[in-house]
Amino acid sequence: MNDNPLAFVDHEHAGCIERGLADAEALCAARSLRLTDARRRVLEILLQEHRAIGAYEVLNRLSTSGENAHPPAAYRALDFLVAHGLAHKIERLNAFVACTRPREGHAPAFLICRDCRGVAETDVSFDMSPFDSAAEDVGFSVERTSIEVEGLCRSCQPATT
Amino acid sequence: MNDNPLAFVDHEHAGCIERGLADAEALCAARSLRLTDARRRVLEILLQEHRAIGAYEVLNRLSTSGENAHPPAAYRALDFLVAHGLAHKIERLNAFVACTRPREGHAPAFLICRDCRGVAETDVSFDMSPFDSAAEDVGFSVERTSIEVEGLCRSCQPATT
DNA sequence: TAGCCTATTGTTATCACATAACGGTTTTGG
DNA sequence: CCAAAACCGTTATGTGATAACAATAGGCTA
Repeated sequence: MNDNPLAFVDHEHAGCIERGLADAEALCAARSLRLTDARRRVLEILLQEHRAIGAYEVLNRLSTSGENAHPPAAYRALDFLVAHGLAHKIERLNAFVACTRPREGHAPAFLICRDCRGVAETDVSFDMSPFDSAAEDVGFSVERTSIEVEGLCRSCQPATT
Repeated sequence: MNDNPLAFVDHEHAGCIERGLADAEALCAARSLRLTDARRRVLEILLQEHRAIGAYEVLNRLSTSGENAHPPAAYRALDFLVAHGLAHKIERLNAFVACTRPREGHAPAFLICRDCRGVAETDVSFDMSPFDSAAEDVGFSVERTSIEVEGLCRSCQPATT
């Protein structure tokens, strides 16, 4: 595993955290949702890294930063964040990642490094009509689609030299 | 949950089981793989239904059909089947389904009913080039892509009448 | 501002999914 | 036949997720 497990491209990461929290505040205000302490702290933990983090790792970080936490505390906060698009669950890893662009109804696709668990949310939204028609053919009503691409990020690839 | 949790289209299901087993035999013979009793029985269990089945449910069915089984027995067989394309793991459900068309290197996409856990493997393979280029841009090397579409199959949708 | 309803959190216990580790047995090929 | 490799049995444990119920906090209306 590489020493640089953060995002796949260099950037000033502090901005991501600030922006993520600000976006969350704004989104919750706009929708009359309550961004409680627990939820805010869990979001902050996820925002620390562009990496998938398991619920129990979240739990540990909650504990070290003060009170002793229990599984439902973490899961409830995570469920809230996922339900409102502030975070995503990476099914392949049974882990969670903060959303890099919280907005209404986007259907994200993820690049997932199998080594460092780094996760990049892609902009790409391609033509799903083949699916929709395949689904329609059998009377299947689509609700959610998840696209997860597993591989190795640049930092985790064996050196080419 | 509906009474008809099988595939999303009617068909003579016995053929699926026979064909699945025959395909597996052929594929293993061709690649000098050993389709042992355990593996064969697990595949047979998966083939019973076009539905995602958890490892422990597989385990139970193994047990009822004779000897008492333990987790590694099921997982080892499942790992083998998945590794060689005879079955797929549905990440969203942490469960497994027999492959309906075992052939080399197909990248399947699944329609998954969230009610009856029915799973249909789609033929559709659409243009992934936007992804590939997005991945290339950040030096990410793609290894596997999983596309899981969650929704309701016709039988599990609320009646329209 | 008291009272009520609802959303949220605390707490305990338990369920569900998955693998580590090690020893024994079968299969295969030389 | 023997050695190596693949496979399987067994025990224990690690990891992810939720059920159920009690306690509390926030927001609304009379």
